Amino acid sequence: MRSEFEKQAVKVFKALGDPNRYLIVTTLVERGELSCADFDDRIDLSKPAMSHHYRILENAGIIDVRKKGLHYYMKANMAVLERFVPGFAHTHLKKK
Amino acid sequence: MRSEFEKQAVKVFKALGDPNRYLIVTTLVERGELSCADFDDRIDLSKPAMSHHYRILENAGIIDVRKKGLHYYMKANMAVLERFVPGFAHTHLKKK
DNA sequence: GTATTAGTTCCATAGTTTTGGAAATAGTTA
DNA sequence: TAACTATTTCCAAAACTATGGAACTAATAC
Repeated sequence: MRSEFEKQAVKVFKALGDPNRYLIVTTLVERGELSCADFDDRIDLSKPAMSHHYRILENAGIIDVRKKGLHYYMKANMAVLERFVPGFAHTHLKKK
Repeated sequence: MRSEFEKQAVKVFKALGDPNRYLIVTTLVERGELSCADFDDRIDLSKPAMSHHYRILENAGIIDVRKKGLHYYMKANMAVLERFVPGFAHTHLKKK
């Protein structure tokens, strides 16, 4: 009980269990790599709040963040996502 | 955005994103129908706390609760679980 | 170097979640 | 009916989470 797998599984579920984060992740899966600014017109939250959500997702291993110049680029980590929620992309994207 | 599917998906993820509830669900998937008392020696929480967690899981549609005599019996709702987390049983059970 | 831009960190606050004790409810048994 | 059992509901407290304003940091451009 309480293996590393289980601990991360709970983290992943908790990370996805917030409407804003769920939207961030599905958007990234759908559109590939995006910068913070790309979310400005998609999610109406302050920068600090967005930053907080990115960190939770990164911490759960669901997204990878890299900095290039002034921008931070986020992309979904499909390997992690699929390890804990197999078929995530197929199941949770708009196209249904 | 914010379809019924998405709303329930977030609810399901939130419900699974708590260590006690994750344990309740994996235990139910593994062992079938159980009563509250069957969790006494598996999860060290008060009855009110357990009751609260059952309700959240039931509310997310992940478990079904029925009363028979003095006991409440819980079982995992595999259809819902598999709809939002395909392969849950295969991915999240101890046998790995 | 100064200004600008993109995003973070720090801090405080409002809201939500988890939890247990006590009281209530409902079904069983005597 | 009274006593007993299993679990819930009610309530309050502690812990955690989400959020935004202000101040900060890093990269670029002039």
